[in-house]
Amino acid sequence: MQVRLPDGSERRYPTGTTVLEVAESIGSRLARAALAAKVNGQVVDVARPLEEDATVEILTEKSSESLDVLRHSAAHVLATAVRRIRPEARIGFGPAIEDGFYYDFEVAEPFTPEDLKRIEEEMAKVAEADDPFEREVVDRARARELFAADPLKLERLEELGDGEVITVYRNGPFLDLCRGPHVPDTGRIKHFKLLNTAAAYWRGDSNRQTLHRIYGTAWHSKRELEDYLHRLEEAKKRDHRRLGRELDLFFFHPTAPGSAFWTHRGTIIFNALVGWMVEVLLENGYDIVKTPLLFNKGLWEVSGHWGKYRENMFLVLDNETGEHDFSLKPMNCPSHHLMYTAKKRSYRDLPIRYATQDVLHRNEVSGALSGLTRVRQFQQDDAHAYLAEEQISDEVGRMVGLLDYFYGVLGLEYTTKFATRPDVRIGDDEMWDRAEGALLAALESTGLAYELKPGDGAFYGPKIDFDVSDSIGRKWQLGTIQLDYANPDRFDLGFTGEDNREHRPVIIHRAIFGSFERFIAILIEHYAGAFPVWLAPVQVVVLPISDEQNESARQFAGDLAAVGIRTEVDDRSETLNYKIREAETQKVPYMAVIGGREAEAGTVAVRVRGAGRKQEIVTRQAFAGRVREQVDSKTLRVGFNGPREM
RNA sequence: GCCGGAGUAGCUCAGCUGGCAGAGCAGCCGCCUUGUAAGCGGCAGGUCAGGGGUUCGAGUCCCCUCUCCGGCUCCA
Repeated sequence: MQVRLPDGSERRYPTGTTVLEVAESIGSRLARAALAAKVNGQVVDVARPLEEDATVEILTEKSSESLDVLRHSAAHVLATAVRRIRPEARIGFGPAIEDGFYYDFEVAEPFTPEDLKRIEEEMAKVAEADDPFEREVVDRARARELFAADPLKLERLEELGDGEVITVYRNGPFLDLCRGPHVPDTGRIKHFKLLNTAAAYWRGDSNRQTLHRIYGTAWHSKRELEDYLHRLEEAKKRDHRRLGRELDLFFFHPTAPGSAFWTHRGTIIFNALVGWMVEVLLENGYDIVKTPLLFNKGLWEVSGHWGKYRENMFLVLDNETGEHDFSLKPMNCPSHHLMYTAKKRSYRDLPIRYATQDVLHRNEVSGALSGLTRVRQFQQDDAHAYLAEEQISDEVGRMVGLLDYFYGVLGLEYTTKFATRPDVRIGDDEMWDRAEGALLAALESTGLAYELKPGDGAFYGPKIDFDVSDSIGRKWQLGTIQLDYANPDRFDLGFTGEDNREHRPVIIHRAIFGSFERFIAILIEHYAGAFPVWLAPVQVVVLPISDEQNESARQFAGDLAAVGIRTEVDDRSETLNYKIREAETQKVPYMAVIGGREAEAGTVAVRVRGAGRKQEIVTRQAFAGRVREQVDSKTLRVGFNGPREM
């Protein structure tokens, strides 16, 4: 049989030659490094015999696919170790996931941190044993026998269709119903760590039994493992909940679960973002509007929320009727639609664009709440454009430009996804053809690369989603542009066309930040609390070296405040070192030091956040001018001369 | 909502098998007058999340509630 290799060369082997033997024939080093292989595009074990002509790629540490294989094998090693310590544990699923793996166990007693340590030690022994992972094809009857004591595996087994090949994998004492593939032997699992335990429902179904999940991570090298653990540490340090407290930006109180208290400093950031957005939207033809927070059920009946979404709404008692007929709004769309219908609209008015930062409430289940990223009260940067169908492409192009501008100023990179018609949907195919065509044309005209997500659109129309990456590589879905053909009907929206006839507009829902709360959480973590000057709650702290300079310092601070620079004076009777340490930990962009010499000369010694001992003596006026300029231009970098670390 | 873990001073955390509630930092008061990441000394600060129970005695053991954390589910 013929084997084609990635370099294009072809070799002949007898039928039944294994991938490993192919690797050996190329080089012993390759054979030793082989973790898995890709045969005709499918990832398989290296021990797999080749039955016919094939394209073969040997997967070593260098390929990303081999990492998934390694991690899945690590999950088996984990299960092997758990079985040694808790022989009665029944096994669920144990897949590779992003950055690691997990395995679910049905056990009477949950795992403790001490258990985790022991299990980890046991895993090292399993790895040391260097048992091969052996694949075996079995028939259903044999599989039932093998897993007679593992009801979860039996359940999975019964789901496999008759045509499917049933495989089991064995490593030493451990046997698992598993499709594979695996690395050649347990000895390949060298660099791993168990991270935490958590409960999980069997099959993700809250009506089924609770399993206990162990999460771990595994890598090809010690270096990669350490880097990953370091990244976790870094993420912890950047955690917005921690920085929110340390930088005094916001807090939560048990009396208002899921709703943040914004302190003065946090509110400055919040308002700066809102103000910036309003300013830019006004320049871009949006109407900035406010609508009521509380509505009676009439609105929700029209919008359809009363039927499907009521559980998630905060209902309010009407004293006159004694009924909970009112609700805090969970979204802005319906009230914007009402605003649209409040007047007769002409084609000349379109597009009409409403933007709102109103407060919304959603009654999230208590277990879902988490810091600022999952809250019950929040403000979306919500906008709806009402337009004629032929305007879609142009309008979407503008919106994409707007998103690009906002993310760009903040230094956020993003990728886009184009989601098309789902199986369950409204409207006929012709409508979807037009909608998807217009949206795609707009997206393509921007020149952005995008990922196609067939079937991922909303039931009422296709959409474009924006995933933003933060400075430590995590992705967040933020922006969205969604076409909506359902609500114009529901709310009976119309406009008079050039032909003097009534037409239906199309709605585009659009958000850039998502919610301000969640977005600020992302920004805090992205900047690690070190905000660009224009967003920093305190932009300059003036530090007199001794009490002698307090007067001079206060005067300077007053001058800065007069040109709109947020300034504080630290005139406590402390050493300069003390004051600098505090300003650095508070991430204040500029420290303006005033000692005897500066007071005398009317200058200031500027220390830049994070730049260490370097200082620059400048005139006070020049300093004010430069800071002002950085605020106005929303400069990301702090410091004045040349490239310098933030 | 469900499963598991946690809640001790403003913050970070000690407090063993039940026996008088502690430290560092922050705060306040004093001294020091300070030149680029913590000067020195003192003082004050607690319904041990809340409620109930067991016990001669509960921060510690049991039950209920609240909140937070990690997941599941859901989602902006």
